[in-house]
Amino acid sequence: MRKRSTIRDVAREAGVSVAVVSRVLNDGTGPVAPQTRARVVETIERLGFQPRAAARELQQQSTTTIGLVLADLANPFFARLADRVVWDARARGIHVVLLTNQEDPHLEAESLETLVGRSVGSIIATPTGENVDKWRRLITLGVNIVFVDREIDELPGVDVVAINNDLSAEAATQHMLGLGHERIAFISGPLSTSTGRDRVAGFRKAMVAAGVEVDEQFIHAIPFRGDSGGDAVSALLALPNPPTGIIVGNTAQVRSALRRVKQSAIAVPDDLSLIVFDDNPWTELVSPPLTVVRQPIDMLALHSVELAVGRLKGALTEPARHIRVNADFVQRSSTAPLSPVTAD
Amino acid sequence: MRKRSTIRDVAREAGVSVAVVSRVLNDGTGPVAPQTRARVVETIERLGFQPRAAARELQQQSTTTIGLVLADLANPFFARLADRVVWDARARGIHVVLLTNQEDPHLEAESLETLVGRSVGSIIATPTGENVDKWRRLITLGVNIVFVDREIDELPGVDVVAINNDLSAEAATQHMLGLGHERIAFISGPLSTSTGRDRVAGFRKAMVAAGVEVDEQFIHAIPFRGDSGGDAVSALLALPNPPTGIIVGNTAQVRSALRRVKQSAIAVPDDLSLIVFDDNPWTELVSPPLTVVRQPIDMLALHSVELAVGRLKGALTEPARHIRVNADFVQRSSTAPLSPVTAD
DNA sequence: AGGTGGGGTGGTAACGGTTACAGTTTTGTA
DNA sequence: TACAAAACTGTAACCGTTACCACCCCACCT
Repeated sequence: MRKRSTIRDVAREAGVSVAVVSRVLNDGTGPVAPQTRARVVETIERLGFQPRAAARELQQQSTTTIGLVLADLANPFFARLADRVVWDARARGIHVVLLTNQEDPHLEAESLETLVGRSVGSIIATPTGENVDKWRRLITLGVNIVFVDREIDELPGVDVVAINNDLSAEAATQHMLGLGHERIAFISGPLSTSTGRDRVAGFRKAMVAAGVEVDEQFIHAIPFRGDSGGDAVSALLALPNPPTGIIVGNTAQVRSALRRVKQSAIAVPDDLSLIVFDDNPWTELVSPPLTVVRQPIDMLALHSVELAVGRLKGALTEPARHIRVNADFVQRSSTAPLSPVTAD
Repeated sequence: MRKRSTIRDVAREAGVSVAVVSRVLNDGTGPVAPQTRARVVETIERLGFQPRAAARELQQQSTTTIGLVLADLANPFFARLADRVVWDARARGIHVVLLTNQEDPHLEAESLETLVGRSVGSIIATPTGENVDKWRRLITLGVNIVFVDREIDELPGVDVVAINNDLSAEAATQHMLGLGHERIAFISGPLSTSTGRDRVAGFRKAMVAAGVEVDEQFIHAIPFRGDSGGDAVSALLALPNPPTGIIVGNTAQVRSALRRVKQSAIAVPDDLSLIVFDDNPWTELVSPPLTVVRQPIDMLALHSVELAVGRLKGALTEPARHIRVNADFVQRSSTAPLSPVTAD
């Protein structure tokens, strides 16, 4: 509990000036005699001196911290994303302040306020879709924003890293169509999010291209939180002419939806084909193993950190970039050709 | 990209001194006339002024940041723990700097170094078990340490929040024994971690109490990373006289172990009963739904944050506390009475 | 009327590290 | 030996905020 030693303590102990210690600390900022350097290093070690980030930050206006604002770490997708972001950031000597918005715009706004106070140089976030003015204010303050997974269209000057949501949904739909399904349902996230909109658009596009009419009752845009996935499934299965295939494009609701399917008497894939976004540790462990759209989380994280840190360090000055990575379609056993019986 | 406004800008604009602005900012630190306060607040709003945490931190030696050093966010247990910690911390106005040690002592040491630099007031961590000297140094520096989930025995002065690992393992083993199993295998984490040691101890205790001999071949203490869970399962099943029940006490290896069981021809629970640590979103979705030891993650997070923040704010001065919470035993369908056939 | 107390406000020295600039020593060469 | 250049060191101001103390003014009391 003793007082922490400062750079001045080190200087005194080592019998040099603070300038020398500083130069030892920040290698390359000035000449230091090898012998002196050794003595200083030894003293630093002995005193357990550690420069205080706050003081450094205050002086040189820059920071080695980025903010990460994700929806919800209980969702494995975001958890793994966070894992990779923290990892990639560390490799670049950057710390990550983590905040979650729990899909709540109010909490999101609060998070942004606190991040301004922490004067982070960059923020990587999955925006709720609201708070456009708050984001805009951050931009004018010179904070670099990287949206990952989702985006906000009205916001220029923001880097975006995401998968091709429309193409992914289209591919999943085409796979269903290719198996002979025509009564296909799509469960997406809220249409206030870009992922929700884009995936539904991709779904429609594939259906139209195949000349299959879209039953509007088959499209459910539901919240990320709560048990809405299960409710959507129940609603779909209760229909007089229920779908023979369901695509769950709402990552957070996959579990809820799947649980409800299992509770029903419907057999997968015999009576119902299922495709879900996104690949989880457990999608191949359930019965049957799920056909999924797998997001390349490593790539999403890597690009996000590269943009965030690149702009932080001033290495990147070009206008905002939109990076699209392709998702993989992984076929397992939850999809099957339309059975003659169900095909009526 | 314009210059950020400082407290002096606000003071000048509002026609008051910086001291007054500071008092408005930190309510309760001194008298301010209502009218003046209103003018200052308005100016702050208009200028979009946000006090810089770095300057504040430098001045008052204290900080509103805690460090969270978890093993690995790809593990749902830690991910959900992080989610709750971030949530509970926010409710107390505290930010969380997240770092992962990936079960690597070297990375852990590095994390601790950087946290000293960020002068966090408290650290919540799942220690690898190494770096005892580093932890000790942090303690002498006055940093409050809270170990969650695991602990290090040699380290006094550290708060610990964990489940009763020995009792949990004992209960799980008793359940197996109660079903008639005697050839029970236990897969734990490394014995360098307290969780590994305690769970194995609980297992042994239950076995001894039941008068059943422990086959040392049936105990596998394996690393958290890699595919060692699967390998342990394979090794167990390849034994001339394989176990009829397996308890997986290594949270990180549950998936790997389960996948290997599914790949084999062994039927669960008919030919093999299975209990795993810990409850996941997916444990009830696999076939059969898994019997699990469920850790009360909310409680672990809440107590950890309470200790970390309490000591940070000086509200808590009593000696280090060891908080034990009880885990729930959740019986599902992966355990069954020993079948007469297998019982030989 | 002259104190007195306290609400309201202003000035300023820290906090700890960086850095420009000035100062000092060492080295090299004629 | 002298002198210049190179190599190194010391000092002090600065970053933005808060804590502390000094000050003013006015209401209230005696």
